[in-house]
Amino acid sequence: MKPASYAPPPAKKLLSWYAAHRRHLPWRSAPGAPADPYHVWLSEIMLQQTVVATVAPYYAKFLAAYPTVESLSAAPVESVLGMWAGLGYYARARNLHACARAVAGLGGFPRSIEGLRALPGIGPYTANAIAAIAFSLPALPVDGNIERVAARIFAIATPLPGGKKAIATAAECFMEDKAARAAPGDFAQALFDLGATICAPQSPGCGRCPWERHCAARAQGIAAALPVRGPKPARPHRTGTAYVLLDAQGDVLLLRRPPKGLLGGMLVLPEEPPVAARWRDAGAVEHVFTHFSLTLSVLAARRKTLPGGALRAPAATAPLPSVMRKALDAGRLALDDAP
DNA sequence: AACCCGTGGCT
DNA sequence: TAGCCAAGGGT
Repeated sequence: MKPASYAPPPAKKLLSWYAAHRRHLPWRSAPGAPADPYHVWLSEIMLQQTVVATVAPYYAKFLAAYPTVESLSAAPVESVLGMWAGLGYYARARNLHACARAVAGLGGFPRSIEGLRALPGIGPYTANAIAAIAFSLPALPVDGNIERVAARIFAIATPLPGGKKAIATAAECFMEDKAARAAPGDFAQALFDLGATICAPQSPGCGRCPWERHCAARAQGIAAALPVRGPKPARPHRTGTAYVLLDAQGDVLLLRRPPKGLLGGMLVLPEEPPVAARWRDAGAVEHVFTHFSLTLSVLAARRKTLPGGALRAPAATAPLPSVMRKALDAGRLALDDAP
């Protein structure tokens, strides 16, 4: 069977819209100015499955602490993980550090998709994004935004995630337009902005879209229903326990998770009593992860000092994953150590 | 290929 | 409110 072929909508219309309506984001260079590969890379890693508003303060913090990829590569991985605490998907932070070391060793970011793709934490999307935005290579980074725009422009109703390949293949035709190849970075970011501000998942603002007259889903009145998603797997529920042991000066006893798996490499509260003590019931905290929900029973106790050699940090400021921050604050509250 | 991996804002 | 979903990658 002959593969479906698609005609690209006019890139020039999208680029004109972008010139007038682009979002001004901290990691973006001024219009016409070259992008800094370090800034592009750092922001792209943080933006994986994470919204702009969440990323912004972390990006500022990282850039202040690590102004260059060399300074990031020279930092202890524990410091990088600590600064990432709360942002989620902690493998990104471990890979960020490993990637910084590789790039520092190479003397800079590779200027090819294949070279970028070989680095830790850089998959097909991110390699294309850095290639297009930082190096003006004619690549299309197909993320959730571009996937949605393409599914609508061409009215592709194949359910995700199975339909990912078909939609991505259709999206590739965007780059057949010479104007898109002439400005790959702007074109990709224009699609991001279109997807975020107009071609939104729930109620798309088709009346404001520069591609309204080129959109098959709009013509059929089905834009809001695309892309189609398959049934979501049920999210199981789990239970667990967290122990909050404080000392007289407000330090809390912590453990470090092994480098792989859930919260890998991060500081966490112990799941077993670290010492014999009169543990007070500090209630329960609820948390929802991607693939399960969790009820964590919190027990708390205070001693004059923590066991010698124990890993510790000030309870008020310890760099913890959000689920552990919730549990620690519940424990502090039960011990009248107000968060 | 299928599964694992966080978090928070929005509706 | 309970689900949806966001600039994905690793294994």
